[in-house]
Formats: sequence, structure tokens, C-alpha cells
Amino acid sequence: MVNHYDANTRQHLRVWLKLLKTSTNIETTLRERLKKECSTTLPRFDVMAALDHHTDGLRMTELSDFLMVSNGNVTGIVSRLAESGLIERTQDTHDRRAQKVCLSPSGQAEFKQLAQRHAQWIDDIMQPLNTEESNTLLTLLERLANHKVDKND
Amino acid sequence: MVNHYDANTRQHLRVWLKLLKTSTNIETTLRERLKKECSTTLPRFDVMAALDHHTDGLRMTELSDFLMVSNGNVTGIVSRLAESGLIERTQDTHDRRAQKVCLSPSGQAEFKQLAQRHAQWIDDIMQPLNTEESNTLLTLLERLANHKVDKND
DNA sequence: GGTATTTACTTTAAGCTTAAAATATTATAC
DNA sequence: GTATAATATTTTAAGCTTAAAGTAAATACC
Repeated sequence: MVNHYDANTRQHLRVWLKLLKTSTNIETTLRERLKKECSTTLPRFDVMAALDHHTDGLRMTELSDFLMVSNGNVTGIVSRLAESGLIERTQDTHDRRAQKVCLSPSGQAEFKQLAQRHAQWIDDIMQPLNTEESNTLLTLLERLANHKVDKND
Repeated sequence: MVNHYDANTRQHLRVWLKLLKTSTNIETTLRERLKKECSTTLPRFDVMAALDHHTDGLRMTELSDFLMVSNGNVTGIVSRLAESGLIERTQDTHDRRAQKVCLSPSGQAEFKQLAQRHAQWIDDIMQPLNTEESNTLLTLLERLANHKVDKND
């Protein structure tokens, strides 16, 4: 198939595909390492990171809002983390619909290990860029992220 | 929780999170538009794009290699696309295990529409960067993508 | 106080994704 | 020619993800 787009559009597509591929590659590396070296998954890590950040615990809805995923999604991940004994759920005494979720002591210890390895991996992956370059990258990405797209093109 | 990482690591984490978020945001926008405006999904689009690119058709294994996903994954997506009449499977006459998959005429017409809208969306999303900036972004991303990580840290 | 609405959360259905097991067929070794 | 290995593909089990429907409890309204 002949590429019939103009030069500008081709460049845009090229950048988007590279952005997607780079991000996906790094994500895949993290997922593989979390699985092989730590027997866990990225979604579990993300939930644990959120709870580590919020020491007082979070409600289910607060958790899904913070992670920007659906509330039904969090239900499953939290259930499995609870089965593994890494998080604890406590019923809200004033609101019987709600519960507060937080890391268990073993969950805290576990996450401490995970976070350290995770940071090392990212350090390794980001190695090729010096401070100035990574600042440039950050700025350019922010420009893309902050550009609100009109949903009704 | 106190952030106990050194400045360099913090910067690396910041850049990675921004890269992930930007990429995910764009991907989410594309998924939403494909669903709402075109009643399809990104995986379906990706398979159709691969077949549009390979006019002679592809075997299942070639398709999963090209898309860099598992072969079992492609089985499901191709089945659903075939149900929709957008692709056709033909048995290989010399190898009864194999089949060749290609876009049906309606699949070609459908993809032509999809590709055009997709290109417009990307054009819109990449708007905030001029040519020089998008070239810089491309270069920095390539540096990250080409950096092979030692799997046995 | 009783009805209606909102809120917190779970369940369900459908699709995506993978690794691993299973099937069927072809190619190789002897 | 038959046993073995390799190849092409599908199936299965498990988890992730969403939107939509369902459940239960709290709040608002009158």
C-alpha cells in the first residue's frame, strides 16, 4: 500500500508510533521482571504503590479514582491482594457500604522491596539520557499531555 | 511516605511516569474514538493495518510476529474480524496446518475510512509540537528504545 | 416517617493478553 | 517406512480492563 499521507502527517504518525513502542517496550520489561523476579504484576504493584503513598488507607472509590481505572477493576485486584495477605480491608463503622483498604505489615515490607527494584530498573532504562535531555523529553511530553483534544472533531 | 530516592532517580521516575501517562492518554483517546465513532477496537485496527500493509495476506504466525503479540492472541481477534466479514481466511493448499489471512473487499474499504480518521486524530494530537520539536522527541525516544537492558541485572 | 435519589461497591459480559498445553500436520533421521 | 522432531495453529486458564447492571446503604425531599 502506497503511503499517501503528506509529509507532516507521516512525521506525526512516526512520532506517535515511536512513543507508543517505547512506552510499551519499557512496560513489557517491567511486567516481565515483576513476574519473573517478584512473582507479581504491574496492576498489583500500582495498587500497592497507591496504598504505600496513602498511609491512612483509601476507600475503593478513592483508589480507583487515584489510579484512574474503573471501580470494578479495583475490586478484582484488591481481592487477590487480600488473598495474598498483602492488604487489609476494614469496614467503615459509620458507613456500612464503605471500607478502607491499606497495606498489611507484610504488604508494606513486600512493597519496600518491590519499589527499590522498580527504581533500579527505571534508573537502568533511563540511563541513555543525561539530565538536560531527560528534561527536554519531560517538557515535550508535557506539551502533548496537556493538549486537550476536542472530543467532537 | 517520604521520598527517599536521590535526585537522579527521582528525575528518572518522573520522566518514566510522564512517558507512560502521555502514551496511555493518547491510546485511551484512540480507543474511545474507535469505539464511539467507528464501533471497533485498537487490536482490530492493528490487525487490519497489518493486513492492509501486506497486500498478499499473512499467515497467522507471520501476523503475530509482525504485531509482536502471542499467536493465541491473534486467533481470537482474527476470528471476530472474520465473523464481521472484514477478513478472509484461505487454506494453504500445500500445508494443511496453515492458512493465509487477508482483508476482504469490505475490510479494505472499511480500513481506508478508519486509517484516514486515525491519521486525522494523530495530526490533532501532535499539533502542539513543531517539526523541530517532534524530531527532538523522536530522537530522544529512539535513544531509550534502542538501549538494550540487561535482563540479568 | 416514607419515598426517591445518590453513593459505595460488586457482579457480569465481552474482549484483550499471555504462557502453556493440546492438535494436527509436515519434515527429519535412521 | 517408521519413529522423532519441528512447525502452524487453537484451546485453556488466569488475570486485566471496561461499561453496564445489580445490590445495599445513606441521604434528601416532602
